[in-house]
Amino acid sequence: MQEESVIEIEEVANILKLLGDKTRLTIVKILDSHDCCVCEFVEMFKTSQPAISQHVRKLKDKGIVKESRRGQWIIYSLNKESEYYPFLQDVLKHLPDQGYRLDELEKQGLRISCCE
Amino acid sequence: MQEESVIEIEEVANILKLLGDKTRLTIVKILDSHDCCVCEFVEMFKTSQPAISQHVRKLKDKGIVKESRRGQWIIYSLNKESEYYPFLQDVLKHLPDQGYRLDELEKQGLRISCCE
DNA sequence: TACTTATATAATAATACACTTATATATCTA
DNA sequence: TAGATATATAAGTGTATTATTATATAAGTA
Repeated sequence: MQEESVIEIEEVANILKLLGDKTRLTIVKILDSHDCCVCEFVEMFKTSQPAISQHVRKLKDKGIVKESRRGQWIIYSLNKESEYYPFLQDVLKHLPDQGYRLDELEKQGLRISCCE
Repeated sequence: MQEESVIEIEEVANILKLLGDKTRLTIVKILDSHDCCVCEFVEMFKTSQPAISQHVRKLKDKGIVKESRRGQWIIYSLNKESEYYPFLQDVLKHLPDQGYRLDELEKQGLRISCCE
């Protein structure tokens, strides 16, 4: 009796490797409830902009996230059409909510115009 | 509304990194339905014995698998008492059954005395 | 006890990864 | 159009990871 979403084992390994990084995993968990732009992640993780760009690119290359431009900003969101989306949900449900990170940004006035 | 099994995000990242390797992921999937010894994995993966030993050691270090000695053999099995076990199940259910690997061993007469 | 089988550990080498710095591109604004 | 802001890409570097070879340990067997 198989689950609705069965993926080739090597592909799952690749997805897990991708998610097996604290920064990327947290990005994905956040995107599961709010779309965000790169500048917000840079603030949250206190890391460099290129580092974040490289992380989201890897996620985009696998089709896990998608981007859409809004003016200067590029808004990232989860790609709900991804074949991996059901799998992803089964992983993310085990993670504590990361909403506090956005709340902190808000408090610092850093949740700026780019995303509402 | 949270799932019964919520794990600290950094720990999940570490577990995912651990599972983000084709060999280890397949080992875990197989152990989900049958206990196995190292020699069987060596045959299945056509790799060296030390390579397999090092993989299972990593899984053991995280408490995902446990071992029990039976004569010369060390039988590995999933540790159902692990705090990660429910999480693991949610990952494994997306993987295709690996029973054919054991069937192949059987056919080759390599599923020897160590495990029944 | 000597030999064999099963497994673990250590050292090493090749590769992959994630970060940094520097630079390029794209959009917005004065 | 010039400058500012947001993001991407490229190159380089240090670290982590995985496999290999060699050796150690532990149990079974003649």
